Amino acid sequence: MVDYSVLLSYFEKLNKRELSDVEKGEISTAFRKESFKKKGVLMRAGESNTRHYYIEKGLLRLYVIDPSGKEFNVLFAKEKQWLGDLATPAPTPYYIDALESTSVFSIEEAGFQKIIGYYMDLASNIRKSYVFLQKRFVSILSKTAEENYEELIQQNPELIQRLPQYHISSYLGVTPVFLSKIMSKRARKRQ
Amino acid sequence: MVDYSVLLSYFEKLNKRELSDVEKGEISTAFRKESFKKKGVLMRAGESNTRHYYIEKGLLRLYVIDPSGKEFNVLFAKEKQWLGDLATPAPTPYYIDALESTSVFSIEEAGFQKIIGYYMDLASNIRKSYVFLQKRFVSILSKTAEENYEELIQQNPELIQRLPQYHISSYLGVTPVFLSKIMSKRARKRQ
DNA sequence: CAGAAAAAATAAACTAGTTTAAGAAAAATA
DNA sequence: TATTTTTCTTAAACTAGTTTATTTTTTCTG
Repeated sequence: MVDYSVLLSYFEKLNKRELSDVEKGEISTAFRKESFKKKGVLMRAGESNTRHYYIEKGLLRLYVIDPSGKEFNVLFAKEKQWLGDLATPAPTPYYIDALESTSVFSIEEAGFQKIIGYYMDLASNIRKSYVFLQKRFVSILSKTAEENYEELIQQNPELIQRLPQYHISSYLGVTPVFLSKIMSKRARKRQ
Repeated sequence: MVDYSVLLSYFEKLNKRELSDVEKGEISTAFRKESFKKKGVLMRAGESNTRHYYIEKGLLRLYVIDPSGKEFNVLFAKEKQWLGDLATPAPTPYYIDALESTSVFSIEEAGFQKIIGYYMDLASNIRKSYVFLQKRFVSILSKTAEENYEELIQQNPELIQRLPQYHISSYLGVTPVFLSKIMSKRARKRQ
């Protein structure tokens, strides 16, 4: 028997009340529970009608691959966060894969829309995502890589522990070599 | 008598049907019509509970100013587009000013939320904005300034006509000097 | 726990983009 | 239309970040 408790309590929290059995039934029908081991692939560029993922446990990254084969990390998402291509059902330019072994609840666009209509607070989540991305955008545009690294350490120290350095560098928009320089400079400064 | 027709027909289009007089009344009560001449300021960093703007006519830009005084354009918005800080009512980090003489319909957060609940398609607009920003983010991250300029020309040739070069350069994340180089190189190539 | 594989550090040469400054062109205004 | 102000161009010296390559360190796997 599949355990939907994490997902259901997420929706109860959204809704600020307990859900009826009917509501619970609807949710667990709309979502599919899936597990991926490290390096498992959830989404590939070119795919259409991709799904939305609510993460129960683990760590995912969403990224693009440019024509020369270079990868650029757009975002990471961990337990209790959503990840997906909001432009679905259009063919996606993104890849998603698992950085740790990860379990998710996934839902297709049609179901997602229905649920957004019903649980209005979920819609405002998209607004929050926008605000977050805009902030990140401004940072990358206006600050040096060193400043952005400092900011990431302040705001998300845990992520740095969980990620290999080359994923962080790609998230910051620099090469692993340059991040390594930043780090050694930083280490020198503070001892 | 203030003319709300552009705003009202926007909502009729959203809703895919005509609005009742009551609905029209609600909308024109919730929105305030304002005009700004070129260089007029609509929003300043530090302000709280900022408003949302639907543009009837003209051109606005949203930008930040870093501690050294440098400006970074985050986005431009023209007639029939929305602009605002979606993080409101929190104190905004953004400035908005008019690049042309501009008339807008503005609404405060509370009214905006109410309207979003009623005109659901407006909520999906936020989703579209997110998708747009994410695309732009990936471009800035993964492409050279030259490629980004090329892309802007393809996708928004009109904007280039309406904007001084130094605003475009800031939007692309480079200095005016460098954009000028890109342009002269481009001009040389194609004659 | 040995060997292989993956990740990180370091160095050196390079390049995309910045800075400062001065002159030319274009646009606004009297 | 002459004058002032704003915008754009060009040049030259500079720097933040890249590239390629080699070595060291850490992590994974049989």
